[in-house]
Amino acid sequence: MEYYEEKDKIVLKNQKEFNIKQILECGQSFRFGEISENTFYIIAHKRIINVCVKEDTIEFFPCNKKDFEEIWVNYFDLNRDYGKIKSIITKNDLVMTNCSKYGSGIRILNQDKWEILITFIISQNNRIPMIKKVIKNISEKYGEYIGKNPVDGNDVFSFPTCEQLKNVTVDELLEQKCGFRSKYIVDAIEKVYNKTIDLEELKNLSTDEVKKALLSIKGVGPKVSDCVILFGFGRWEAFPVDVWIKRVVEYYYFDQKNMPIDTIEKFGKEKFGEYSGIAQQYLFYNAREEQIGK
DNA sequence: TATCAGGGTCGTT
DNA sequence: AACGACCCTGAT
Repeated sequence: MEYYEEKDKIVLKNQKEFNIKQILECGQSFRFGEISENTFYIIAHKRIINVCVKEDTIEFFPCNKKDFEEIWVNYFDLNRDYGKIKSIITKNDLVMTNCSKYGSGIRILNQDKWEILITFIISQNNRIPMIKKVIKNISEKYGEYIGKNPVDGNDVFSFPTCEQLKNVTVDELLEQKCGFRSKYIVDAIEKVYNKTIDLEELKNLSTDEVKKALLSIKGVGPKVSDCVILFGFGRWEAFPVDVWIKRVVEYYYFDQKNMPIDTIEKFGKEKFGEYSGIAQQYLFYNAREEQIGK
């Protein structure tokens, strides 16, 4: 990796497989915004960071060398060779060849387990702009004030910890527009706060056991738990099947509709194995951008 | 102005 | 195993 520090800024040179727009719009994150055509802000790790793309460089601002190495290299998954992974999953697969070219700059972010859990509970039967708005509401109400984004001047709040949410009621969450998911969020807060589910301890268990634990939370079903396993636990053997994945797999691979979710999931996992998660992202991004199967 | 469905899941047949 | 309901809101 080739990078250097300027004042309040890290400049990354010649980074392969990194398209910030694709990374943020492939469905894994909701705490970001587009400031201009090539600048996005992201809120994570109790920080605001702006990513600006200029020809062959990517600038991270504000950011110093220490934060970059200790936080953002891992967050943006910069040590992984996505080119190599692509060459494996595209073998004898024209669909994946095309989809991975289409979203060639996608990377899977290493995000906070707790935030991902609540975020994807909120995501169910919901639209992306609404999901972003609800998360913003919750962060501004219960999170911590981080400061102003130097680029656009907006106030920024971190996503609240479980501790910060421990006394939140269903009625309060209804006010934040969580809707019928409010009771689910309260259940997740309870189980994580009293350590019925210890998100950090789950790390040591098998993926099946992690899934079983997550499914015990109200409002967490197969799709949400797979998203938590993929985006929060960084386990790429998960292949979350939402409406878009269902449509795109039916459209490109099976040429027929109304297939059971289980069949789609089994197909993805068997086909892509330990790379199911990234394959899912390439498919999702292509499906949603191109409105496949709608 | 009204109707509809959206990154699924739950509770009831 | 199948099916309607669900908070809310932007789109039609």
